[in-house]
Amino acid sequence: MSVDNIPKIVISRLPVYLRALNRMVQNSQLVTSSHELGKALGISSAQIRKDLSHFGEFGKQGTGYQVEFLITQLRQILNLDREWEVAVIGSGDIGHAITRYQGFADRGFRVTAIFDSDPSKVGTKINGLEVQPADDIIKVLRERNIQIAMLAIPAEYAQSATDTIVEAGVRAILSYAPISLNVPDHVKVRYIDPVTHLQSMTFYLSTEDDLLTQPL
Amino acid sequence: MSVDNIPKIVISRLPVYLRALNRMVQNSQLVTSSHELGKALGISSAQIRKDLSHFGEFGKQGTGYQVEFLITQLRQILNLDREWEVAVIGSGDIGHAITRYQGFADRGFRVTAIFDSDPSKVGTKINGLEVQPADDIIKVLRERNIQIAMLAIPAEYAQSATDTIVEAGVRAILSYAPISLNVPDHVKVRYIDPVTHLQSMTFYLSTEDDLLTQPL
DNA sequence: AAGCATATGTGAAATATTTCTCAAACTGTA
DNA sequence: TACAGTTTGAGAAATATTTCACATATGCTT
Repeated sequence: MSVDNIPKIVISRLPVYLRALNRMVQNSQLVTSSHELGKALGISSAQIRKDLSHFGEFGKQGTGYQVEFLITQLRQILNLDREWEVAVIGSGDIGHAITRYQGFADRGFRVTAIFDSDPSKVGTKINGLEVQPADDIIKVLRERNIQIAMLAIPAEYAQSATDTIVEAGVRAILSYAPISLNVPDHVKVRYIDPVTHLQSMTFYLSTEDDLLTQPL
Repeated sequence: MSVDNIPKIVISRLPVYLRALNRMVQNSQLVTSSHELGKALGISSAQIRKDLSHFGEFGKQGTGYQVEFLITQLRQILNLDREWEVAVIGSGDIGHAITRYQGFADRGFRVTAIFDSDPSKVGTKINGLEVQPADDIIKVLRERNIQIAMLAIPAEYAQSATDTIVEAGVRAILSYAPISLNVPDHVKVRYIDPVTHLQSMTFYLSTEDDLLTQPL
């Protein structure tokens, strides 16, 4: 059990564990084991135990883990024992879908600002939230001390928007723009690009359907 | 240069390289190097060379890589020298945004079917595509030999919908539902859950803003 | 044509990550 | 209380992945 220098890949799995544990709570399950959790997630039980061991001892030999307790611990580790305000940059289809997405609320996040540079979009409401002009990004983010933003704009504007929000104090960016962003060291970035995911699967999809298109 | 047993993590990086290379083409850049590409992506040049070396020798010493040529090669490796039809399951906000997303067309994919179980949605058109009833999933996917699906429905329906599309012959699933899916070995799954990404970043966001809320 | 600068591809070395294994601890049962 | 069945946590071993380092090849300049 070390305290810092936790491998990044370990951190990335904790939210997945948390998601599965929350599901168990919904099903009124009180206790689980690394074996059961691993089976549900397609991960080895040893890996789950090893991951958790970086942060402390949360289980009990012979019994396993109290689901509620482990959830509490994971939320604490991930700094989720508070609510994070999130800004959405861009009110197109993706920004729209994100802003209306109901899956944030009970998992630690709330979209509390949305911006667009298109004057015809400014002032419209999405999910009760008024779209604000892009020119106000710095002012609003600083005022409200918003540190997380989701980028939902075309690739060609993504870098300059990133520079803006970083200047405004944002330290975590989830980008839907299909481009690698340049940020200072203190800023974390994650990417969501459905196409790269699809492309990493087609590699394994040998084109066996050639068989179907052959002449009789 | 081996041929099979390519590490999965290598495959997952190829689409990212491809994305950056396409960007270079747009900027009329003819040649690049592992060093330049790496810098653009925040990856070491050695890693890029090693990754590519699994598949052949695509560069020239002293010069680097012809951008167009490398793109052609990567597309071939990833089975992207064809167009893949994709089905969208669910026509809510996410399914809607995916179906209208313009980023698929020039990267190897086309959404050609969308389904919903809500009768009030069936028959409506999204991006010129008519929403079909969920009951027709198996029939339509089999008829058209569609092998890739994107899941955009609530978690509670995700597993049963997965069983259905797998039965219909789908071999690659990109799921937006926040739940781990159970699939047979021959089916690949990737997940997009914005919340897990956000949660993996909040870990690094020490709550220094406590300083700001302290009494004067 | 020679010399310099650049850049690949690749074994070897260094790191990182996962899996194995098992002592120790807990529960339930007789 | 003793015993059987579970399950954790963690050191050791096994794998996987990344980085290093360099021979070799190319282009450019003089």
